[in-house]
Amino acid sequence: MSHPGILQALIAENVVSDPASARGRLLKEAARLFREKGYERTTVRDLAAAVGIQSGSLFHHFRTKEEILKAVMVETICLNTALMQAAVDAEHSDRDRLRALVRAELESINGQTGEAMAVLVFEWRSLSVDSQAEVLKLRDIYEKLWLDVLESLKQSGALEADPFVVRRMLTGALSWTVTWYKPGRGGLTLDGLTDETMAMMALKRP
Amino acid sequence: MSHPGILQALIAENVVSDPASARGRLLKEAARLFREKGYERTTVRDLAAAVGIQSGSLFHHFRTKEEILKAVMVETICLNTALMQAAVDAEHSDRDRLRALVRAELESINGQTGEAMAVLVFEWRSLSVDSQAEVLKLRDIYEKLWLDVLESLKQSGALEADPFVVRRMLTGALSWTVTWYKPGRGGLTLDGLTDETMAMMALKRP
DNA sequence: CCATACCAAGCAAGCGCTTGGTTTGTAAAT
DNA sequence: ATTTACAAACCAAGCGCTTGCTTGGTATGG
Repeated sequence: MSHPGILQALIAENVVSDPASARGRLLKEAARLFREKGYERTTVRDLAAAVGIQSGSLFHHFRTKEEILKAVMVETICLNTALMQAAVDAEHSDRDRLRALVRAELESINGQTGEAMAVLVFEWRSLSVDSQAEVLKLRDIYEKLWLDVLESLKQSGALEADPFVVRRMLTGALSWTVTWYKPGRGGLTLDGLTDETMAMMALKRP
Repeated sequence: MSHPGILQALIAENVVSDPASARGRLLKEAARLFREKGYERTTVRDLAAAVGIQSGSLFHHFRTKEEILKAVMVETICLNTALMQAAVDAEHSDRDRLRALVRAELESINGQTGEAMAVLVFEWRSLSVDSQAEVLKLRDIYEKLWLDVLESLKQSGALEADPFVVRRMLTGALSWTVTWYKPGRGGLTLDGLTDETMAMMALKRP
């Protein structure tokens, strides 16, 4: 993990559930199952069995099944926004900031929180329209981090393409790694993958 | 459409269903619904209502609901392999072949067959393991078209990154356009999008 | 003493799919 | 030209099962 301190801080603020708590363990298992089988194919009985309780007991922690999906998404996006912010703040040039963002997103997708990130991307439609709107607001904060860096690169002439389009392309390319990238396979590390991504974007030297 | 003749030929060979036939119309509506609501959320009653028959009558055309999903995927991949092959064959340099592939895939995703293409990408998990293996074989043919061109570019020195990785990144980036790209919005055409994609890949001039 | 966390049982609704019978299109037989 | 034959396409009804969720009651810890 990159920043265990950030996770601890968010747990303390009650933004993210403690993985040791009943709620935290359930969300973790839910993310795993939702990614593995999809939200619809995962039954409340599956979820309950994964944490060793009866299916009815779930509804003391969450009012509906959809609320579980929403909680997975909200907590994931909050955690990752904090991680991205830290990644950006640690760098001093826009080029390095972009690299840090790419690297951090690859780590989110293919690391510990990968299951939850995949849920965020691939189970979007299963959220009610109301919940979608709610999560969308959080995602805008997340996306602004990217756009600020990309627009700055554009302004300095390092980037030719449209920042908005580039970010969308990156979203697709990076998210998709979850379907094929396995650490250690083919000798490709996350750093290597980051390098390939940056190389593909062909920033101009100032 | 780029090549109406190709579609006609495939219909004549019974590789793809005539959109005018009962089966063809059902598959078209199925693709629309599967994309809109997801496979699991789409009921056989939804499918039947979309073509104006009773739900039970569906099972005179397909043995199971999953067979419908599989048919959508198989026909889509067959049609698109033919379209891609034609796109490649029409060009005379590897750089132009790559551009033609990017352009053709963007057209598949965002054009007439876009709904079916989106199903192919986002409903993969809903296929049984057996069906997955079957469709995977067809997809390998499709992917070989890309890899041949990319490997040729690599050998000539025009491409620095790993062809396999580049193709995976492109798959993600191009597929993802289905979630945000709307023709005419922001003045961005499919050609413009193709240009941005090619620019992002930064091929070296020989 | 009481709130929190849980269980055992089950309900109403919706699901994929089956069944038995009717309509429809087509083409040979009269 | 009309009848007969027959398969394909479809309908009306519903079966058996699974689903998300509810209910009433019981442990447990502070």
